[in-house]
Amino acid sequence: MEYVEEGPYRFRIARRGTMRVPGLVFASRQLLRDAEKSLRQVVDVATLPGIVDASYAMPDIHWGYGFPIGGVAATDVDDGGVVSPGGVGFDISCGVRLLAADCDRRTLDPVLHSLMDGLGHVVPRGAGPGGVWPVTGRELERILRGGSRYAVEEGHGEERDLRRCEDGGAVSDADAGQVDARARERGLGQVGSLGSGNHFLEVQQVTEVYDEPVAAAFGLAADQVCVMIHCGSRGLGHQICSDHVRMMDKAMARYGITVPDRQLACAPADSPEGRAYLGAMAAAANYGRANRQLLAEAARRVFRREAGARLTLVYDVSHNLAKVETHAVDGVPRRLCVHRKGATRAFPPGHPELPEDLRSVGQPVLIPGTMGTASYVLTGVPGGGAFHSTCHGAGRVMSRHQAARTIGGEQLRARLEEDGVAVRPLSWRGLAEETPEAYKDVTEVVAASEGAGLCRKVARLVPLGVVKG
DNA sequence: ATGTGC
Repeated sequence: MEYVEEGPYRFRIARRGTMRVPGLVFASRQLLRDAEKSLRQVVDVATLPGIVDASYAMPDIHWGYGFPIGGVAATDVDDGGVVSPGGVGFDISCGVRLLAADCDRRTLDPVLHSLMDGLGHVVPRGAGPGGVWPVTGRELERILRGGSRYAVEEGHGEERDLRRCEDGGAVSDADAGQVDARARERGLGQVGSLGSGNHFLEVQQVTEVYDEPVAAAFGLAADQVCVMIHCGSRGLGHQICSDHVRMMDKAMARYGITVPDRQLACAPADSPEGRAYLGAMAAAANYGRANRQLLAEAARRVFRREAGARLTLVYDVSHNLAKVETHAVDGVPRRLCVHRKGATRAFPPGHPELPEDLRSVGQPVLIPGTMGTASYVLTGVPGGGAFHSTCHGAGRVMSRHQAARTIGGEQLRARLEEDGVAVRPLSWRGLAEETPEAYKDVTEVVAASEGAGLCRKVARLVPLGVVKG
């Protein structure tokens, strides 16, 4: 793929052929090694009807279903712009929640192992069914509409939690009626579960603070213990994505839309198919949020019991979502359907949607790294490109199969324990697939994101204990 | 990511 370096950490793929906009990739040359397949996807996305500005990619770009993971694309809703399930991904509303404990690492040390045992015991995880508790159809309905708000209303959390959640914990335009029987069936038995793959619950320690005042506003300080939860909407979101890809694949011809890859199946955002997907997607987003709220409550109970510590929510933000947002295009405000797939919203200071206590510092951006390295907390910056978006994680470089061939799960656990990371895996195979070597260097990804002017570093966290599917 | 692969 041909591209030109037009600024620091900024590469442009010129518009040509059926591309409606150029490609704009924020990365370093090093991060773009072996990115040929995903850059092809950046070009494919640039052909979508109604796309504005550019087909963007974040520094953690890698190959995904149709759209690259690490891709951001916005379409003009009032000018035939499309919505595409592939632009969100199978794990709708996959995201991260960070909680800060009122203790530091030294206080936790003597109880770390019993704490990890406790967390390992209460966190449902792995493929297939299994949640914190089974819910009825009526409760599921409320989860799909209410997200984290439902959980808090039921006593699983505090009102303050909702102020520290993207959208106050619930996407308002959820249409539970668009979530069909099969998706509901899968969702019923997985409420409050972690899942598998790269999802995790980690106990972490803040090792570095890059910006004291912002960290303080977020509730973070050096040496502080934190809990990071990374999970999504499980089988429910997966079912919704599959169903709507199929429906849009059939509907495209009727709208006269052709795409270079069937996996880019889409429909006008303002069409029956587009609205149906957006409504179902928002319901799945609420499911993912309720999921993280319930897991946070489980962690709170264990922390209280084992360490006498309290967990305060720093923030909860998704990195797989499409949202209708208003942004200026060529100086004119437009309603855009912003697809972020493996990309995190990063509102700058002063943004009206931020809660009052974060208004002056910007939105916390939560970047999960790998079990053996680090995770980061960033913040949005003024003038951040790509519709206020930044990276979402380290980004895979090895396939799951390849990763599992380089190391055994038991061997990896021994290595991590030696490095002071307590591990509570469900399966050895699952653990091996997530070996840190399978990922890009998250520090490099974060440096590129900051260097490209998408965000600013606030704190670095390292794992003390990992609960995995 | 996923009751993991048409």
